[in-house]
This record gives sequence, structure tokens and C-alpha cells, in this order.
Amino acid sequence: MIPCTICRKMVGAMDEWQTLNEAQREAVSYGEGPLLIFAGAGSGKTRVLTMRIAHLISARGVSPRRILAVTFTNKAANEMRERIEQLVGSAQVRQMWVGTFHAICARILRESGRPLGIDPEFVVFDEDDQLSVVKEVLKLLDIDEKRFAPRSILNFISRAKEKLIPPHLYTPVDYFTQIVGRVYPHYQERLEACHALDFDDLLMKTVQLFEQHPDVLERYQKRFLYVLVDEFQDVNQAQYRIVKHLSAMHRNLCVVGDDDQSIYSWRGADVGIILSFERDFPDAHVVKLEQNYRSTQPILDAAFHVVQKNARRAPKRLWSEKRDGLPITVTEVQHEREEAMVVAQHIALSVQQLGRKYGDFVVLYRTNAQSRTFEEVFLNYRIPYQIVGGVRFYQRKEVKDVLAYLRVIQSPSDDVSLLRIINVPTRGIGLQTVEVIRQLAAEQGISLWEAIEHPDLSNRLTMRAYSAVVAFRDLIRYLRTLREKSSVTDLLNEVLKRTDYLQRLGDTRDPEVQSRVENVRELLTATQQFDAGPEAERGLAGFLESVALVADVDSLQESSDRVTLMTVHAAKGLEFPVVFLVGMEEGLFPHIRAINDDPNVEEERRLCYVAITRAKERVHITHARLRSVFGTTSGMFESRFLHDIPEGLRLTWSPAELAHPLPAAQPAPQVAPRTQDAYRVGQRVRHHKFGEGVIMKCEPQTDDHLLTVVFPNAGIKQLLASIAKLEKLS
DNA sequence: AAGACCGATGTTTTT
DNA sequence: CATCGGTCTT
Repeated sequence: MIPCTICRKMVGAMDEWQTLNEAQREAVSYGEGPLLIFAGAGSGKTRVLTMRIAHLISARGVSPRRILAVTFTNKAANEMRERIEQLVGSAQVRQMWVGTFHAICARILRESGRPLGIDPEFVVFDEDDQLSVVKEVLKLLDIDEKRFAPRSILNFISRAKEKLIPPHLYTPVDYFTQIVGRVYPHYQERLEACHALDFDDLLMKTVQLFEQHPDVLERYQKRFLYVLVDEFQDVNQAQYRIVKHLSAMHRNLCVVGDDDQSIYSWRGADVGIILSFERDFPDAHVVKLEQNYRSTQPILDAAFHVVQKNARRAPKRLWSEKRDGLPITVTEVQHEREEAMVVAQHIALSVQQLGRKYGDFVVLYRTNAQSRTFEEVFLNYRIPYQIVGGVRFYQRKEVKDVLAYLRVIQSPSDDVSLLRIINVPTRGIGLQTVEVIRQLAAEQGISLWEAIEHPDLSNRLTMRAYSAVVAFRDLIRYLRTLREKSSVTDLLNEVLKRTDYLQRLGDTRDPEVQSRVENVRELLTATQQFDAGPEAERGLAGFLESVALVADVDSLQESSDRVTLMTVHAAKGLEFPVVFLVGMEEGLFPHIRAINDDPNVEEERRLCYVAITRAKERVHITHARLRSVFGTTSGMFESRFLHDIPEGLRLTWSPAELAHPLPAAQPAPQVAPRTQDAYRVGQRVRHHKFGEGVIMKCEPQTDDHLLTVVFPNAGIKQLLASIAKLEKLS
């Protein structure tokens, strides 16, 4: 294909164009109508998407304000914006809508949600808030939360919303869903009373808005001449409806995705949507990007053999120009501690002897709980690491507390946030008092805040309790007066000052308290950044929204040279030279909750595919014979997925071989001589000064052995066996 | 009303 | 095993 003359107009884009392959060029320059791009792992998807947008703007003369680009994470959205800026300039990109489904829906609902009775100042409830609402409703209905877990009730409600089923249309199918059916309407009422929308509401209400108010829909349809959706395999029914509606007028809907990387079905994502896109849009043009620029061919082949077993997938196969590569290694260890140690030793030696950087490595696991052993061991070995995921920053207690103040300041009708802070730090408003306030609110049909301000309240409380409430009331009133004129940072500082929050966290010598203080300070950095940024004029409301819609992957630091630890889910879209895929055992990966059910196993398979395709050069897989799952240790078998990797692509290594990496030029590791050796690789030893360590290398010398030993507390040392008096440990 | 203590209980993945 | 929730004590 020849670059069309208009492409030449793209400033600085010509070089980029030259580097595209045939399929990529087709995807970038394809004109009007529905377009489906199957973009395999590492196939240059983001480049194609950004260049397509740049092409629309500078070659086809489409105004940026008429383009809508939807991504799945904020990180992806920011990245896309930046890269388009580089191609066409920042002034242009300013007016373009780029964001996650949730962010875009929030924007639409704030702009145009009034016909549905949505307060433009609504707050977004996260899972924590949702759970407290469910619990409250359970209490109200006198349902035992031991028997009906709030979390799974919430899950069912969420599923219903994803399928756009409102409370009055919810049909129970068994005893449990009957309970759900009773909770759901009350849940929704409580949200409305708080002027709150949960994550699913953002989507569901947007669909309702479009379907019940065609005039509103038409405005957006007219505006968005081009709609582009990234990660289309992870779209749920509600999201699909939204993009179909938005693009219905101009029919320029471009979706990019990879069915093999669909890993969010438990959250409502439906692989069927991308697989049947061609049925929904018979005139859709389909482009497949199958050239991979990331991995070596053996890695791609191994991944292919794992995912190929799936019944529901579009046929395709990735290939790479990097024909040569080393096989995947598979190592069996005794238990999770050895697993972590062997990985740690491998990394330590690779950095020390092979010139690797810590940042070259990632450890991928199925469940967050697995990170713990690695954290402990890495700490021991002095290996710098960063964990992505786990307890997310904005979900930490102290951060949520402080944010709850800001939320109450922003919208006092938010009962959930108000309850969170009414007695935090403790100020003499106990359960009894809160109950009286609730009662009054229920009787009058008003919010808790209005009840606090209600003249009748003083009659119902003791003098002591009432004055405590008045003090709280005046505090919030005072803080609210600052709302308009202060920056978010000043406001937050005032909250901290007036509540004495940090001091009341406890003894600052307690490391637990220190980390909490640090987290609050971290939040202050976030507000400062916000105040200095382009969104600053949106004030407190803008800040709260940006906070509600961030995920943890968004905060991954690529610049610092550290090993990354994260779940496979969190790794999607990322790449690393060396991948450790750990805990490859039946019941863990595939997860026990998935092994009885075909569609679930297919998803685990895709998850495994995603994990392997993160690697540029090497994949090391480990599995343990024994693993303790909270307290009890059980015997494990290697994952079925390992059997799907053909012999030629896979190499079985011993723990010592994995712990002791050799230059990449040597495919098979050479095992240190064992015969008549007092020392062998993998032997645990104790040194009088360096403490405990593990022998990594054992080189015969004349009448002696040169040992390379890793000491967790002293680093890597080279010692002569005859001189260093090493004590052997079992 | 607040804080300490104890016992039970549940752990996939998260925008 | 670690957090959560509930109960008991001050």
C-alpha cells in the first residue's frame, strides 16, 4: 500500500508510517464504516490506534472534538493522548474525548443526566461504599449477613446492572436471588438518596439516558463522527450498547481487541461480543495484526499451544521476526518459599553477573496472596521490588477517611461518607447517638446531614451527645465555607488540622502508624498535582471524580529500576524482558473455582496466554509440590497448561539450575561437578560472618573449589572452600 | 463512649 | 494467618 497523499501532510508522521507493516497500514488508513481490528499481543496495537486517530485529524481533516476514543484504564487513556499529541500537537488533542468507559459516562451524565433526575454533582461510590450500603439494607430487612454474604449479593446486583436489569424487572430464580431481589430496590434507593452512582450505574444510566431521551442521544451522535474502542474483548453488554448508540448515526465504529486476551468475564465482559461483531455489522472490515514485535518465536509458539485448545476463539497465530530464542523453562520446587528464593537468586545473579537490570524482571502470579512470600524473600535478599495491586491506595482506611471528609464537604447528602467520618477521629458521637440521628432522618425522609441540622434533634439527645453533634456540624459547616475559595490541597490541610487526624492516628513510633501518615501525605501530593494540573478549575468535584476512577495499574512506575510483582490480570498490556510465571499448579492456576466449568477454564487458559506473551526474551515457569494456603499445607500437581506446551519448546530445570542463570548464549545450563565434591550447587551453608547462604556456583581449582555464595544478609560472595569455613546446613 | 481483647471466619481476578 | 466483627472492661 502506498501512503496516500494526505498522509504526507502528517507532520513527523511519515517516518512512523514507513515502519508500519501492511496490515497495520490498512488499519490506520481504512476509511468509513465499521472496522474490526484483531490485534494480537505485542502487535503494535497502541501505535495503530494512535496513528489512526492522528491520520483522521491531520489527513482527513476531522476535528478532534468529533472523535471519541474509549480505553479500559486511565493509563491507556493518558498514553494515547500523549502519543497523539506527539503526532499532531497538543492544541488539537485538547478537545478530543479520550477516557475510560466510566470516565466518559460520568462526563455525559454530569452534562446531560438531568432528564433522568441525576444530580450533576453526584458522587461515585466505590466497592467499599457499595458494601456499606448493602450491609445497611440487610440490617433494615433483618437479613443475616452471615448467611447471605454482602459481597456476593453485591455481585448479583452488579451483574443485573451490567445486563441493564433495573430493580423492578429483576426476576429471582432461586432462594438466594430472591434475597437479592429484595435487597436490590432498597440498595438503589439508598444510592439515590445519597446522590450517588456506583460503577455500574455510570454505564446503565447512560444507556437509559440514550434510550429514554433520543434528543440527548442525537446530540452526542451528531457530535461523534468517529468512535474508537480499545480492548474491545473486555466490553460488557452495557458498554457495547453505549458505543453502538453513539456510533449509530455515522457508523464509523472502530473496535480493537484480541479475544485470546479476554480475562474479565467475571466482571461482565463478554468475549462473544467481539466474536460476533461481524454478525452485528455484516459490512465490517476486518484486519488481523498477527506480526508480533515483542517476543521471540518460541515464546509465541508456547503461548499459542496453550490458548489454541479453546473452542471459542477466532483463528489466528502470531509470528515474530525474532526466530531464535530460548525455550521456556519449567522448574519444580518443594514449596513456595523455595520458589521465591530461587527466583530471588536468579535475579540477584543475573544483575550481578549478566548485566541485567532489576527492572527487566517481572514475577506474575494468579492471586495477590502469593505476593507475600516474594516480598519477604526479596526483602531478605535486598532485591528492590514494587508491588502492583493488593490493597489499592485509594482503598486504604486512612485515605478513605480523609477523602470521606472531602466528599461530605462536596455533597453533604452522601450518607455513607458521613457515617464513615461522623466519629472519626472519635469525638463522642457513639452508636446510640448515630441511631437517633438515623431515626430522625428516616422519619422526615431527609439525609443524615439534614437531620443533624434539624431543630428537633436537640430534644432527642442528652446535652452531652448533642453538643458533640453540634461541634461536628459546625466543623463541616466551616469546612464547606472554604470549598469555593480554597484549592483542594488547602481544604485537605484544613481538614487534617481541624480534626487533628494525623496526631490521633496513634504513636508515631509504630511503623503501622507511620505508613498511614505517609499515605495521607501521599494523598496531599496527589491534591497538589491536581491543583497544578489542567483539571484544577473543576475544583473539589473534579478531584473526587479523578480519584474515584483510578486503578492501581495506573500508578506503575516504569522508570525506577525494580523488579515488578503483580497478578497476571494487572500485567495485561505490559511487557518485560524476563517473566517468572509462578505457582503453575492445578487449583491455583487454573484456579480451583474455575476448574469445573469449561468457559472458566477457557478464561484461565487465556490468562496463561496473557502471562506468557508478556515476555520479550525469557519465560521461567515454576510450580511447587507443597503450598500452604492460609495455614494448611497441601500437595499440588503441576498445571494442566504445562502439558499443552510441546516438549521442544520447554525445558525442565532443577531449582539450582534456575537459581544459577548462565549467559543467554548457552542454552543448556552446565551443572557444577558433583562427584566427590563436598559442596554442590544449591547447598545451604552458614558463614561465621555473612550468615546463612546458598551456593550458586562451584568451580574446581587446583586442590580447591571456588564457591559463589549468595547471602541474603551480605550479598553475593566468592569464597575458596579451603579458606572459608562453611558449615553445611540440611 | 472508647478501647482492649478474643474468637470466629473467610480469602480470584478489579474498571 | 490476619483481618474483621463482636464482646467485655474501663
